[in-house]
Amino acid sequence: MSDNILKEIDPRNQRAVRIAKMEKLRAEGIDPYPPRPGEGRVSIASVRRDWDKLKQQVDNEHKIVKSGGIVRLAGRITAIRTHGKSVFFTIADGTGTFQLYIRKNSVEENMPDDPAAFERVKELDIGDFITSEGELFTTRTGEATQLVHKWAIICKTLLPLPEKYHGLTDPDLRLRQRYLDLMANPDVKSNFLKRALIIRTIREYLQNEGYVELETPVLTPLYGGATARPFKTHHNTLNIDLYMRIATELYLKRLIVGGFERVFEMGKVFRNEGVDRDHNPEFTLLELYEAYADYNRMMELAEGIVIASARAVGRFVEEETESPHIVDSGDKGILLDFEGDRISIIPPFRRIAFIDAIKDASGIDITTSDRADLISFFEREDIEYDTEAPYWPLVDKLFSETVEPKLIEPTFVVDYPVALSPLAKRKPDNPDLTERFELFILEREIANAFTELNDPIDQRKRMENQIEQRKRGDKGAPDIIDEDFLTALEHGMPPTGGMGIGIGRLVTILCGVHALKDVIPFPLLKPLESGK
RNA sequence: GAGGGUGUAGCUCAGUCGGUAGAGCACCGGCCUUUUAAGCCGGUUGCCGAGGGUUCGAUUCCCUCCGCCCUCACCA
Repeated sequence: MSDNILKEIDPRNQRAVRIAKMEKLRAEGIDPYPPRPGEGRVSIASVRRDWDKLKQQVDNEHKIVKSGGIVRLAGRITAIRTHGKSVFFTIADGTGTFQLYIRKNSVEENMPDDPAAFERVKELDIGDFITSEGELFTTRTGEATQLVHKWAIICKTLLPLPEKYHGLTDPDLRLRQRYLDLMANPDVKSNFLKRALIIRTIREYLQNEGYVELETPVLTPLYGGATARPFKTHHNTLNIDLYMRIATELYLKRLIVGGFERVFEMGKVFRNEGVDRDHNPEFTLLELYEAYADYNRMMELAEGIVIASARAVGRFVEEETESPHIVDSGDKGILLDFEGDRISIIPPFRRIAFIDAIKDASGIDITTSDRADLISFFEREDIEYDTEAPYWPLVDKLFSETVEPKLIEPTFVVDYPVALSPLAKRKPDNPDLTERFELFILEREIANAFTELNDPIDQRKRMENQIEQRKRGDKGAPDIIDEDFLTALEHGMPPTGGMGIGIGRLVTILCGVHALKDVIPFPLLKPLESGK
């Protein structure tokens, strides 16, 4: 660096140094942020794909591709190795990384109008974007490389990127500056690609089944369709309070009433609750409803959706990445290795009844037990529980504690008690149970589905029951009845099967990660205040 | 919310049994035309998370607070 501008800069301030370099470029008449710089460029992946063809043109004596093997690349500099009158760069575009070799004589021959072209190469920083044009060859050590004839800067970067060897490891920074995480940790990007792939696969799957995708309101005067506390907001000109939806259920059912027979929506819902490994306050929920269907049909669909997603991820892994997580993805399904657990995602999934599952796991028969039985079990097993809670929430707790941890392989838990299922139809042979199932994989609840309750009188009773629970202190229960929904039901909803699938949780399983935040690009974080 | 851990250079981390700090990478200068965690020579890093206390003296000990991580609890 021989320029006066740079001598006055505190070298500790890397940003100031880079700004000075940028201003120097401007002073020399070079735009550090030019428009349309990438004309005629090819992707790094395509160069690698065509490498064999390009190799045909290699002159074995000089190890250099003859003319015709000239390509134009564009990307971000991720590493620099200078050698005096030559420099090696590693650049990355969206498809991969590639090595550039810039030699003094080469650029001077090919850029005769720009005598400083090589000196300026040495002022490039890691993070800058450049285009390079030149011939392909293989280095002594066997790496595919471009010998650069011409180059140009297309974006000067002002802040340094994460350290090249250790990368970015601070878990908080990884989330707050996700763009750095994406550059430093390739798995992150591949997980997001898998997420996109799963979402696309599910859409295609449902569309092939004749489903129509519709959007229902996010801002609603009432909230319902799930048990959760909502976010509240306000519309200014109407001067009304509104809630962010906690589920799409009640609106999608209105569409079934109106005559749609197969509808789904895949979108964000918002629940004003805690944040942990399996919960984010906003998350993507798939809900689907099918007229003239029941929960057996929903099990079929659940299997179909999970298998299709697993296969898509399996193909992606084979084509694009290495992943020891996916052991085998054949025609039948897929075999996952999840921290030593071998999980085969192959239909038909196992089915167990809710009551039997609890009996097997705890010895308690919930059809004959009472609250005191549950409490003595919790005391005996040293399980903490809500001492205020009534019977059915404690049953739910018992299930979570004793059954869920055993649900590793895909398992349908079927026939839930009516008290835990306010929107599901009762079983004809046992009105205390409902035609409902939840699908569990790796201890996580993936899907919740039932034969929908379409008896408007029963539905009203159950909603009134929930209001009672609310009065008894269950803050998740709704505090007002959605009369508009009940009116819709009174106009007649055909027998219908419906299902909800938490997309994020499904993605975590198929990506082999534990936490939802690993598959959400920007999970909710507390804003930074003081300290850092 | 409870318990445990942690916070030192731009990044990853070491260290000070109390005397205001180091390494590698990055950065700056020099050498180097097939390197790839390039190499060699030289150089700059820092309110040692914030506030308070003890002390002649605190980055180190004590207290409070803040952030992050782990375990548990809460949360269809």
